[in-house]
This record gives sequence, C-alpha cells and structure tokens, in this order.
Amino acid sequence: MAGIDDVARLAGVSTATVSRALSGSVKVSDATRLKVTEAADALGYVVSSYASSLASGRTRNVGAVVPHLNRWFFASVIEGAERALLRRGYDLTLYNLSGGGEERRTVFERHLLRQRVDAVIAISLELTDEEIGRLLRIGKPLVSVGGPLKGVRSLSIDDVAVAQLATAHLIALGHRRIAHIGGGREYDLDFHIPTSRRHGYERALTAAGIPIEPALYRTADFTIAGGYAAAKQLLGTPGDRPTGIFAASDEMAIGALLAARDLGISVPHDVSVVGIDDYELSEFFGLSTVAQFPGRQGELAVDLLMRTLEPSGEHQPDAASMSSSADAGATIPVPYELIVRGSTAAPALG
Amino acid sequence: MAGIDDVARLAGVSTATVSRALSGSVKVSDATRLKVTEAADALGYVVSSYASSLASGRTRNVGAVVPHLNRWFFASVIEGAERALLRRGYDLTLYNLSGGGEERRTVFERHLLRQRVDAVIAISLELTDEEIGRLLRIGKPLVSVGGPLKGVRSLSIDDVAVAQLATAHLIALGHRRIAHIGGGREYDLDFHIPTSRRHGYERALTAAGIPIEPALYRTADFTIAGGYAAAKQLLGTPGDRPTGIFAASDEMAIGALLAARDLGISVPHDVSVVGIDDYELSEFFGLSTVAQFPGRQGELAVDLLMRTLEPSGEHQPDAASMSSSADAGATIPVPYELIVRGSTAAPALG
DNA sequence: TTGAAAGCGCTAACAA
DNA sequence: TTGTTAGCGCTTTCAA
Repeated sequence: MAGIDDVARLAGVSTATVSRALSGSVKVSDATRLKVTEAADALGYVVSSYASSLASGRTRNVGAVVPHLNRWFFASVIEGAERALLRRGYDLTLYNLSGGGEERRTVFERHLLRQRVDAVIAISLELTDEEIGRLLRIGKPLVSVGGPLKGVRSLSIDDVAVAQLATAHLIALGHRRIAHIGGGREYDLDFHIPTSRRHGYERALTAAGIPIEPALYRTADFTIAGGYAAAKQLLGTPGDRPTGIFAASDEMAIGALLAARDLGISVPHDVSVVGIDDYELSEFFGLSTVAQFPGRQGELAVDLLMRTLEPSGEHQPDAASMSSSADAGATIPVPYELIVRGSTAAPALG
Repeated sequence: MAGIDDVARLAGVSTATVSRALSGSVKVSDATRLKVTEAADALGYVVSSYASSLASGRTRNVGAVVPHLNRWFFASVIEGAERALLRRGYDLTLYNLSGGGEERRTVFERHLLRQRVDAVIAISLELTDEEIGRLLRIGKPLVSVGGPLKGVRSLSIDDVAVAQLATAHLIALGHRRIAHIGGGREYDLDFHIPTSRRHGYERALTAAGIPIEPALYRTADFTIAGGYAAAKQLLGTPGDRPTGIFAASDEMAIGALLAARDLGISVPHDVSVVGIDDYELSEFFGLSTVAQFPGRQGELAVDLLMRTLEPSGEHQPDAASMSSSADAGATIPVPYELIVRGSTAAPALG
C-alpha cells in the first residue's frame, strides 16, 4: 500500500500538496496537479478513508436506516440515494432494522454515533425524539423519506392528495360504489399513512356527494395476499357489490385483481381497481395507479444533505440548517402522477 | 462529544486502560472494567470509528457489492449478512452496481480500495481477475455468494442438482412431456446459472429415458412477465402440449401460472409447474419449488469472513487463508429443499 | 493488570 | 501556489 509520502516523493512535492491536488477543491497549479495525479496513478495510491476522516472530521459516508430491505419502496429509495452518493464519491452504509428490537437500539446508540457517517437518511421510520435528538446533538444532519418527522426535513408524497386523486379517478369514470382497502391499524404507526390515505378517499367521496359506507372499507397488511383476502370479502359478499376498488398500495390492488379473477368477476368490466405506488409488477398486471418515484426521492434526500455537508458557493454554510433553521422540520412534497392502465374503466351499465 | 480522555479522567485510569476495557478482548480487572464502562455510559462515549481504525488498521465494516438491490435474492442475501454483522458490532457498506459501467469501475478502483472495509462480499457478480486481484493484494478477504469465483471462496447452491431435483419431481409424478423455461444467453454471463439449470433438467430427463425435445425449451429474462410470455408460447401452441413446466426461477414459474390461467388451462390438472427459489410470492401462488435460503447464505458468508478477520482461538490466524490456502477458491455448497405445493400433481389421464 | 508514549496517515493552519 | 508542522482520537507496544 503506497502512502501519501510515496506519492509526494515521486511527484517531487510535499504531502500537503498531494492532499490538495487529490481533493480537488483547493488551489493547485495545473502542472502540479498533473504531476501528482500521475504519481498517484503510477503507485495505485488511494487516500485512506480513515486517516482522511480523522484529520478532516468528515467521512464522506452517509448512513441509511430502513425498516426492511426486501420491499420495493425501501430498496428503491436506497438505490436512488446510493446512485446520487456514488456520483459524489460518497459511500452508503446500510442499517436494516428488520432484525427486531434490540437491533434498533444498538444501531442508534452505537453504530450511528461512532462517527462512521456524516449524515443519516431515515426511510419510512418514525424516530423517537430521543433518537432524533442524539443524531442532531452530535451534528449529524438527518433527512426523512416516506413520512414527516418532527423537527427533521422530510420528503414525502401528500398521502391525502394522492388517495383523493385515485378515488376521484374512479368517480370521474362514473363509479359511485367505491370500496377502499386500507392499511390496518398496526401499519399506522409510521406516519399514519393508512389513515391519511383513508382520509383522501373519504374526502373525494364527500366532494362528489357520495356517502361513506363503512361496509365498503376493509383493511389488509399491504401485501398481495392481504389485498386478495380483503377483496374476496368485498366482492364475494352477495348484494350490492362495489364497482370500483381503491387500494392503498399497488400490492394490495394486485391482490384485488387476482381475487376478482378467481371469483369470475371481470376487470375492468365488472369492477375497476386502482392503487398507489406504480410497483414493479403494476405494469404487467395493467394496474391503474398513482405513481410515486422512490428512486428519485432517494436522490432528492442526498441533494438536501449535500447542501448542508458541502455548502458550495451560493449556499451559505448554515451549520444549523438541519436542526434549527426555519425549514428544518418542513415536509417537502414530492411528485406523484396518475397512470391509467387497463384496470379502470367506466362501470358497466345497469 | 466526549473523548477517550474524558472517560479516562472520570474513571481515574489511563486512556490505554479505557481502550482495553471497552474493546473487551485484552486483560482488564473486573473492577476497572466496571469503572470504565460506567464512566463511558455516563458521558455517552462511543469510540470514534475512524480514530480507532487509523490506530488499529481495522474498520469493523464489511463491503457488500450487488448488481441490483431491488431483487429478492440480492436483498435477502444483504439482509442476512447485515443481521450477522450487526450481531458482531460490524457495519455494512453497500455498493450497488445497478447504475451502469462507470460506476463499477469507480467502486472497484476507488471506493473499495480506500480502506473503508475490512472485507468484501460479492453477490452474484462475476468479478474479473483484475478486480479480484486488487482486493486480495491489499489484503481484503473476499467471499462470493451466488456463484463460483476463481480463487475465491464461494457459497452457492448446486444449480445442476437443484434443477435435476425439480425436474425429477415432475417425472416422479408421472410426467413425460416436460418443458423448461430457462434464462436467456444474456443472463448466462454471471456463473452460467441458466446453463447449469438447463443441464440439470436434461440430466433428469435422460436419467428417466425421456428424449430431450428442443420445442419444449424457451428462454426468458427471469421475470414474471418473461415467464408469462414464454409459457403462453409453450401452452398456446396447438398440438402436443406439455403436461409439466420447470422454470429456472419462481418468478418465471409464477408467470407460467398466470399464463395458464389466462389460457383456461387448469393448474395442476392440465399442467404442473415447478420453479426454483421459494420467492416471497411463491407460497401465495401455491407454487411448488426448490427453495434456496439467501438470507442464510448471507449469514454464512459473514461467518466465513469472520474466521479470517477474527481468528478466535481454535482457528489459526491464517492470514493468507482467503487467497492462497487450500480451500480458497472452493465452492461451498449451501442447502436447498424441495417444497411441494399445489402447482404440481400427477398428469390427468389420457 | 496498568500507564506512558509513540505513532497510525492524513488535513489544515500558518508561513513563506 | 506551495511547504512546514501540529494535531485528529485512538491503539499498542514497552516498561513497570
């Protein structure tokens, strides 16, 4: 392993100049920079991250905390964040909390505090004040993706508006009996997503003068299997069957599609189905949905962080910006878009 | 941020003793250890990872390189590895190569060489000799999961045996006309998984005296949509339709299930379907499959690495064990298991 | 079992 | 623009 002195010697400059030439930011003459980079390449020299961190106090590494890894939304956010970080020469250290209770404590009390990361991205995690406080106190900027966090900059779609849009889409097609498959109470812990989406559904109905019918509301667990079971109840019950179903996630909506098929109910002729997400299988199933773009959300989170970590020129180096400035704690709305595919149509006559 | 001196002062010992007491390994009296841990807790002291790394040369961090994050197998391996690492106080730094060509180069030429990780886990990646060589030369142990890598310890199921088992399952039920949906040539780059699985299929047929029919072989891209399209061809073609389909992955098998349904062909009455993986949706679809356990594979990879990183007692501290000892480069077979669900049965009579 | 002290390999003042 | 030098906060000899 060649060290900085080897490079300095070969290039005929001091180690300080090597450091400056390689970091790129500070003023170095072109000729010197060239000599240095050539020497570094010749020796296969790469800056040692920990020596650099110890001297500079910056790690060029960001921590990402997720509740699970094997779910489309979380994995997509991470992919986007990683892409953006790699582009800037940063690494991403992953903390997956799916293991259970004890894990969460050690991650927040040890791993995230040991100065391995410059900042933290929390994905769909309702952090406690304690957890947020610890991070902010040691000066680690924090950004939340997927839901609002008190006192923390947060990126999230407007769940009420998205649900309202999906429901309004069905109403605009002429549907009046519209069921909703929402998330169960146990999934309401994090940011009340199920509750917000239910509100959006109800708001759309009310705006159209359609009464809210409790019988048309079911809950599930955000999976295909859960959506399937809920839809079977909704569609199999004899009597006044709904002509439209709005599911709070595409996975549940796909479950509804499969349930309808198994019951011999044709989509969209007999029932229309709309979801939220634009999940990876949604296109295959021809599901109409309100798309959100988790990869883009991950990139945006990194952009936000970088403004604090690398205040470049126009941004004033506002050290406190992540914890006490006016917009800390603000929820920044991110884009969404209605995508109409084959699973929604006007209700059949009669 | 309290430092080690603060803890030393509060505990009334030297910084060296604090370091020893907290690292746990070296000899420290119980009384001293107690004093130190109490002082550390009182101050909220956590060892600074970079200072520790610079002094010790060890980071307690492992790099994991994946081709994509948003796919069940890769995400599951990472989850397992992370779980095992967290348990040992290690972090996991993720390198996702899905961004494209340039990314791969910088990851291998910069990020992985800058001493941020003690070891590397490569997941389903066919590394070049160059890439492997660089890592090994700077003393970073390397383990591969998902396929054999020349000169590197590798964890993988026996693809030929697994495919043979799945096919033999159909044969044992009485099927003779068995189709295979394999992976296309373009997916053969990494470890020849499609080729190996096809060999297993052919071997099972041959062992049963069943001729191999080219018309019963289709390729797809390992997705549900791809399996759906391939199965439609296989099942829709008039004439001597297969009574069994073996797909090289569960996702393609699920596609086949959906295709059969759309064609009005009943599973398993008219056609049986079996896959490989035990993917997360397989149970929901009642798919028979040969399960592999990627989470467990991730944990095993960590176990293997730890033997080199933390030679504890019985293991001799064999520094070269990952690169030049007898079993470096050996492929370690990992468990798999046939799971019979509702998608396979004896062929209908006549 | 404990303490003193010498680095680990860089970066950032400061000076030139 | 470049060089000199003093740390960054730990771990690990070595000596006691």
